Amino acid sequence: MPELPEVETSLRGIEPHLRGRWILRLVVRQRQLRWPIPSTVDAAVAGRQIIALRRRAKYLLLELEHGTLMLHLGMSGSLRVLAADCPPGAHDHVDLVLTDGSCLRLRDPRRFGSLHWVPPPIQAHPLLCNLGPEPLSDAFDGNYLYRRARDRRGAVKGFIMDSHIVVGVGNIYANESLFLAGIHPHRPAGRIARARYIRLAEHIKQVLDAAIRKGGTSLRDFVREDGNPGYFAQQLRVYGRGGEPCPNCGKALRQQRIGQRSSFYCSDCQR
DNA sequence: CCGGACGCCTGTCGGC
DNA sequence: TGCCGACAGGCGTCCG
Repeated sequence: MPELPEVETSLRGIEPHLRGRWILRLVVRQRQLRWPIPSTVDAAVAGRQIIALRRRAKYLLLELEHGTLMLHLGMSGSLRVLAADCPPGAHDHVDLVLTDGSCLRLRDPRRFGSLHWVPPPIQAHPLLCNLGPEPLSDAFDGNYLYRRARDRRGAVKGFIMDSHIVVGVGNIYANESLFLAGIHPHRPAGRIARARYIRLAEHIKQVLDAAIRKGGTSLRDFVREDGNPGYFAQQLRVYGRGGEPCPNCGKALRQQRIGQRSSFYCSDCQR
């Protein structure tokens, strides 16, 4: 599930419940996630205060005084803030129990999520140190994309989904932004004009921002910290709409796999 | 370095 | 109704 807007929604939802609070203990029911959770994490966080919460790419960062708890939601992860005595379900793998009687609970049916304890400096962590810019930052724009696309022959869709190029753009928002920019997802990244990349970068920013304002996209698993879904699914123009009419021209939308992922596009409006 | 394929894991859905 | 394969929002790793 979670692309940048869903992770950002989770961050904004949990932040008021966690910032400044003290951790009683970490309860891990399932250690086998994307990477096994080392048991050393439990002792590292117990009794510590949560100073601040941040997001980098699709990672949620809970900053303590002496290091960072780094959390990824994978494909099916979601976070809720609940009373610590609320009975856990089958896929509720981790509770971060606070001293006020509440807990942050990670649910992740597919177990592609992860939890790391990272001593400072956080940016030196191997999973973070080679990432591209944040799409909503000033460091990301059409000129940057154009420059990075030189000599790249792979499809533009894979290019904008590559976290070394830009972070946070997953399959849903890649499809949506390419449609909005009128670019065919299969076009080689190196064969797109600068002006079209400027348009694409603007649409990536706009669609991510719009999705954040709607609380993200809920297709299956994703819920916000209070258990409610996000409402951006209703605004999706092409994702999941193979065979339906193009919102621009009415021609049936195509569905095709590009790089192992389903792609949706209009073969007339996207070139 | 680049690009494509694979695998991690569970749940759901469509077809037979 | 049951079984089986395909597919699902991510991403590190391996291989050519």
